[in-house]
Amino acid sequence: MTPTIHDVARLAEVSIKTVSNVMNDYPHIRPATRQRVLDAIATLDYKPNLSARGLRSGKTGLLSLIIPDLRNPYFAELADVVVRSAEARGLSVMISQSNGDRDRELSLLLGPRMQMVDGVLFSALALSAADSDLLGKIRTPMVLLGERILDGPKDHVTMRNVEGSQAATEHLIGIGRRRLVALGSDPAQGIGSAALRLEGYRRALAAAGVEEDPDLVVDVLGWYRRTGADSMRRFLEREIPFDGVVAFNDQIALGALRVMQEAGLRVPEDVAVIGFDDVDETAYTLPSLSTIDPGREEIAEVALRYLVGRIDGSDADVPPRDHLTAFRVQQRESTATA
Amino acid sequence: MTPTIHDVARLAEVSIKTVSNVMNDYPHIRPATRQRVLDAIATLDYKPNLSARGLRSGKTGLLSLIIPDLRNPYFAELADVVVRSAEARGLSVMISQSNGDRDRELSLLLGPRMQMVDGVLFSALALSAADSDLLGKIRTPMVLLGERILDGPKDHVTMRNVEGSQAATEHLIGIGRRRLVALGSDPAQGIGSAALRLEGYRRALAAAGVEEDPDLVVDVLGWYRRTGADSMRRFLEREIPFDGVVAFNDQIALGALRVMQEAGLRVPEDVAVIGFDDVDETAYTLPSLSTIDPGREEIAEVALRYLVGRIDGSDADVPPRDHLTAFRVQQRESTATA
DNA sequence: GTGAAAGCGCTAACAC
DNA sequence: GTGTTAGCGCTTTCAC
Repeated sequence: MTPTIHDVARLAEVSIKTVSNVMNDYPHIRPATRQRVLDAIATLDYKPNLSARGLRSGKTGLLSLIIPDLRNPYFAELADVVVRSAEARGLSVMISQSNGDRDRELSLLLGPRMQMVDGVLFSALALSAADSDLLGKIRTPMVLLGERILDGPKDHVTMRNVEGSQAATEHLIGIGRRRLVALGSDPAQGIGSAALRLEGYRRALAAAGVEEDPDLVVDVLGWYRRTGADSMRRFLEREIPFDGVVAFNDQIALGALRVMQEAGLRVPEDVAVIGFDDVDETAYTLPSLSTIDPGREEIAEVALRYLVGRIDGSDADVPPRDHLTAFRVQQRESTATA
Repeated sequence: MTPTIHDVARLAEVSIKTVSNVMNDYPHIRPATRQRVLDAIATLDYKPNLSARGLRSGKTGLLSLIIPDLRNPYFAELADVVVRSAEARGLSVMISQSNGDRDRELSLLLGPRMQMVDGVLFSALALSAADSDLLGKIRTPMVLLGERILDGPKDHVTMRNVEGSQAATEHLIGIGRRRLVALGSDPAQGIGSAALRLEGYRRALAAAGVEEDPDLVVDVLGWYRRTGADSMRRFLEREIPFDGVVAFNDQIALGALRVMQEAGLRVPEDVAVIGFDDVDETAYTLPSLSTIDPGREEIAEVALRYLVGRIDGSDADVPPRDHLTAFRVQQRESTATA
């Protein structure tokens, strides 16, 4: 069967302790001994049993990433950077999908799989601040991603939603647009990205002295291409004049873009459009889509740093932290001027 | 600390064996006893230690999915269905990214993490049939995805590349196009999707009695939007007449679509375009993109069935299987007729 | 610098 | 129908 540490010890003619020492880079080993062990490991093609190591050490080297779903390019790209950052630290990532379903988020968070991971990155979509108590009880080190739960009992990393949305709106105002549709409001969501991004939109209007027109705030239930398209289609039927769109994510923007173009509107000449998230495809649509780059790398990097700090105990006594990443307005053709 | 099976046993006033029996649905337990145990589990909020279980049973309930990267929508959507299918079977999925790098594919396949999973779904991009020997030596149950390794030592699931590509090409011929660009050839790749899809293209031309024009076979090194756009840009400079494009994946098609439209070509009037993979976004571009639906659900479903069969030993003596999924031509606006 | 031995939490063979 | 007990392979305390 698969060789164990005993087989290695026997072949190298040392005790298992010595083998273990070699594997764990324990400093005080005679070079000759170390080499014998290394050779034995190589000849047997020995690989430590991670379950056994996990049982003994209490650490598995596995992290859990809980996201709504990978079909959404935002989360796929987030998962990509998380996996990369984790692998750079020698950690692996187990990915679970919640579908934004509350029961599923709960069962993932409370289920037996949690026993198997050293820590969790949790991007909540259904659980909210009201569930803080429950989250506080969870022992597994955890970092929250996204906007649902602020000032909670766990470390939290997200982008500056309000400021990002404000910058997006100001960008449109800056190129001379005044009738700006806020596309993506969702009253049902409560606290969350939608409310924050709407707030940013409002602040930008206020700062520029543009009066807000409630007709221009358009709901989108679920932030997909399809829902963005549907909402824009309905909005166009109302024939309300507008010259710019602040979409609350790129999917919405892309869906809306298509519908507007079908309707004969030229982007950016008639309507300037800006999205949110800077997913890869925004650079290749026609026109390419201006958007807010949320600093995904930074999100992943900081979240992992926080998580690792909790796992290895070096940040044990640190109170829950909140990190807001730097964002950037990524201008592309959909808001080009000349 | 976290409760163990002993704590549960003590509270329920039974032995740990009984607790274990309850947890593993062992049939012959008195209902009253079972209930006492269940209650104790609930009060203590006991969760079995999966490392211990894994050590003892040799099974972790974890699968490994190795793909090039999640930024590519095809793989993100594949990962989505794999995770879904696995979760439906009570299994979790660890996702690793190879970046299509040979060394990385090898180290993922041979590294210690393999010790932690019950099986692997491996979508090879760099390893090839020449590495069959090496793959044959790997003990962990494995199913290969994609075209790199056919008739190998492991179960294999993929789409019908030749037939799919042939159908795509025939679809364009069917709407009256004759000057068809094959966009995505890649001689460096050797055996792989590119060669198979080119073969399908050729078969369709031959079947329709259309003579192949080597000028219309266009290389694309790396199947991304950017490379698709670049290749199309260079192709347009050569001013070779054409009225259709068979792109070897959707990313290429999308990149090319953009470049052609910028150049003033109308799709589908001047040029009809069909892609490959049916990623979500193809339904929302302008025009929406006709494509080949590779049967992702079926790929995931069959691959998991094969893998589980190998893991639980029920298929132990079955020789390596090969499953080719059913595909479907998904017609959209980019190949609309009238 | 290296070895002996205990024990992490669980499952399953075996007893009763 | 339930209890006792022996490991699974590893890390680690403690000797030497």
